[in-house]
Parts: sequence; structure tokens; C-alpha cells
Amino acid sequence: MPELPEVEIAARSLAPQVEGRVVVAVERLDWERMVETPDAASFRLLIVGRQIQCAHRRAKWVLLDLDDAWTLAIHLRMSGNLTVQRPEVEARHHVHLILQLSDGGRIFFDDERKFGRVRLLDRSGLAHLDACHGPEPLDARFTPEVLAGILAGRQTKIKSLLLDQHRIAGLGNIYVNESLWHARLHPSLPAGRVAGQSVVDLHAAMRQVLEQAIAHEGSSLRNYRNGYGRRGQNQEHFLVYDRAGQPCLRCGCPIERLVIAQRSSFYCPACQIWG
DNA sequence: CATTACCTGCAA
DNA sequence: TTGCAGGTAATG
Repeated sequence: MPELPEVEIAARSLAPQVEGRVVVAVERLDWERMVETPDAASFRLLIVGRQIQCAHRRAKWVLLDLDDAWTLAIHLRMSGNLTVQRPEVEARHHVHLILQLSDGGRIFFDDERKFGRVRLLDRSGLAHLDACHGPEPLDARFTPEVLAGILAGRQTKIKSLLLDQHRIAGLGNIYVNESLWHARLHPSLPAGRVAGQSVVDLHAAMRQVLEQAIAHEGSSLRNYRNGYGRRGQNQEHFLVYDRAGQPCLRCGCPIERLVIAQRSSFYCPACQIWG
């Protein structure tokens, strides 16, 4: 489910509810496969007693920085969400991790499809996680020139490249579809053929799409909720995603659906062109 | 590059 | 019952 905007909103909405609190207990961990590192037993031992210093985001990871330079990294994958609940709230059975906090709050990691993952990382583990991802599209250092360098000479489809977290961090299926529509680029276009003004347009489109989604507190199709349990509103502002058969909002031509990189791609065959 | 696997729930 | 869903890693 969540892409950059949803993860950003998750981290921002958790911050005031968790920062400064100490993890006093692991109340529930009933799907141990979600803990990628270290092993589940070590995870339980290491996390208890740690104070949460800061909640933030890198790529699609929620990062909770703890004392002694540990970081709890959480990936929501398709159906995960993180909320903070009061003591009297009962967790439904899709909540597979509950951390009790020193002020009585409880972090719920709810994940219907069980694809979500958590890692408890030391400094080097965090550095490795960072190094595995491309630049942040909303960072000031992500210029059109940086994007041009990522695209140059690559024959892979532009959509596949934009989904590749090693190249550029944070975009997923929805926001790639939306960005390519804004930039008037066909999703099957070889990345290396996006050049000149098209790179500038794509760069601007990516930023505008992501910033708008953050302003609307993310997109909630099914499962996504922020740290207070509230849905986002951005799903009401999609211009091309999931609109197969409906008229293009720019030219009126029916939107088509194509599968690229195992994902539904929605595009206008008239105004999203090959170059 | 394409296909499969990981999971569950929902709509067609 | 089948296909599809916001993600990603592991296979041919």
C-alpha cells in the first residue's frame, strides 16, 4: 500500500505520540517472520528499555531512532499501518506487533497481508539500509540533472526504473502512474530516451504529485491509516490511476491499462507519447 | 526480461 | 471461483 507520502505521514503522525517515550514491553509478537533482523528472541530483549528519540522516514521505511544508536526500521509493504492506541483499546487479530510505551500508549503494527517487516538496526545496519536506496525525490539535492543521470543510457522501461528503489527512493505504482501522466510520457518508454525537457517535466511531475499527496495526508485505498488511525484524502485526487476506460482528463481519449513490471499501468494512449 | 512467491480479503 | 490489490525478493 504505502508509498513515500503515506510513509511520510505515518512517521510525522507518530512523532508527537512516541518521541521521548520508553518501550516498556513487547505486548504481542505473534508473526515472528516479520522480524528480519535480529532473531525474534534478540529483538524482544534488545528493544525493551529503549527510549524513542525520533520518528522519521527514509524511502518507504519508517525509522524510529532509539537510544544507544539503535534504530527500529519498519516497512509497511502492502497492507501495514502503524497507530498509537490507549491501554483500553483491544487489538484485532491482524495486529502482529504491539509495543507498550512508558506513557501508557501502545504502538500497533497492523498488517492484514503479513508482508510487513521490521528490523532492529545498529549504526552500520542503518548505513547499509540508506546506501541500498536511491536519492529522495523531495530532497533539494534531487535536481533534474540527478534524474537525467539516473535515466541516461538505460534501456529499461521508464516505469520499471521509477519503481526501482535502488535507483530512486519512495515511488510506487500509484505515484509512478500519476507522474508519467503529468509528464506526458508513455510508461513503456525506454528510460534513456527521456531527455532534455522531458526530464525537467518528469522531475517536476514527481515532486508535484508527491507533495500534493502529502498535503492530502496520503492515499487510503483499503488499509492505510495514519498514526491516529485516520484515512488520507489523496485517493480523491488521482488523475489516471485506476481510471481504465474513463476519459483522459486532459484530452478525453479513453485511459488504457497495461501490465508493466507485474503492475497495472494506467495511461492515456493519445497524450502520453514515446519521447 | 518475465514469472513466482509471500499473504489475506474483496469484488467481479 | 478467479483475479486483483499501495511491495519486494527470489527465481529462470
